[in-house]
Amino acid sequence: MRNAEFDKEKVLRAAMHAFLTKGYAKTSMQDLKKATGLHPGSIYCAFENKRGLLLAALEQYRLDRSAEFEQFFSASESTLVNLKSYLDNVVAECISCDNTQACLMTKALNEIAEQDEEIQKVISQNLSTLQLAFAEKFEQAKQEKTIGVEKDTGHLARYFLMGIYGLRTFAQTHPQEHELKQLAEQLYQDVLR
Amino acid sequence: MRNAEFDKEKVLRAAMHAFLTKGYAKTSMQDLKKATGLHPGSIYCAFENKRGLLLAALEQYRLDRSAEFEQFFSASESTLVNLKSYLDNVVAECISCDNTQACLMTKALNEIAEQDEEIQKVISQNLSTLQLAFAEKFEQAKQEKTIGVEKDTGHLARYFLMGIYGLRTFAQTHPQEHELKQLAEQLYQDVLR
DNA sequence: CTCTTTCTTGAATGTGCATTCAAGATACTC
DNA sequence: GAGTATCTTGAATGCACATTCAAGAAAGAG
Repeated sequence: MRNAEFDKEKVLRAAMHAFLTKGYAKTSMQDLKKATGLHPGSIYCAFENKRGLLLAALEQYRLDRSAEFEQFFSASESTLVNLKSYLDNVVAECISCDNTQACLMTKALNEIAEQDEEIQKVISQNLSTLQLAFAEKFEQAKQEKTIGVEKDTGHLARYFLMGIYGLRTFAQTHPQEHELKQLAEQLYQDVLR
Repeated sequence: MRNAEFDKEKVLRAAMHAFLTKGYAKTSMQDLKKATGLHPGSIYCAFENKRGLLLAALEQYRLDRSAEFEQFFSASESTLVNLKSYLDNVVAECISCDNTQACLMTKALNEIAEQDEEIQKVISQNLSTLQLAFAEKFEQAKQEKTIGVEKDTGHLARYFLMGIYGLRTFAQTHPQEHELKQLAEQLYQDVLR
């Protein structure tokens, strides 16, 4: 017997970074070897192939982002304040102009989902889960009486998510702090209204 | 003497379609040959290389979208009504689930801009121009007194564009007519407010 | 009709890549 | 400490691809 030597989480986060920096197609096994420290054979042993590594990286990304989400909403503030913090964090990521802070889901969605049904499905599910999580938070805000009871929390979640997608895309060509903050502020206001 | 036989616009639109369907990296010269009807040699003669073909396709896309934009705003309605028509058209494109109706600018932005400064620049310029065009339309609406004089038309344009980006991304995982129309409707209302 | 110029053709080239695999290394078992 | 099972290594493989190029075709000039 003998156990694998590498730390799967670390490897997957390194792969995430590589894919986020160069995109899936342009990230070669060479790049992945350099990024993860794993030799081709090990990668193929652990993840079947490059596509398998992407799928595993997507799953790790989901876990990480999910934990981050819970972090934001476990703060001792009202749900709406936490929501604003979450949004501000998105803006901060945009301003940093650091590709590795982008969203791997939407990045992969754009590049490959159309060509690969399984990946499309995985990404759709993950984004649906996020949407649902937002809806729950809006439902919570309703109970905290910070938004009206007549609100369609499903719609609010969709609109909020749409705003985040838009913000991230917009920032890719115009990463100006003031403008992005203004956009986020209006998005937040519009969701509350 | 002898003139080139192919119709450059047709070729570029075919290339656009190919790139929109498979993405840049996964579109092989084989695919481009099939799509455009041009043999490799001709493509290299006319556009230098695959990257040159993409740049030319991006330019053609800009021209086509620009003409389409003018179409919408030359309708004999108020500027705001025309703006709503434009937005409804975006939604219709999203609902169609036809990749070739997606935005080549944002698609290319996601896949390659980070790796290629020139392409990044070209796309940024084109999207800035679109943003400016929207700002002008909002300015026009101001003069038509359909939006308040105190509005920051630059901000409105950015918010509207952000919404369109978000809508398009959202539709990639949830192309449901009712939801998209609802999102577009709120976006329109929020811009007017 | 001939010559010249330019365009078209598509097979050939070489490169870069994902993937494989057999030899070597390491840890665990008894 | 010998044996075995599993992991690691990285060079070898073969394929797919972008790009080139020389021969062939067509158009215009004179």
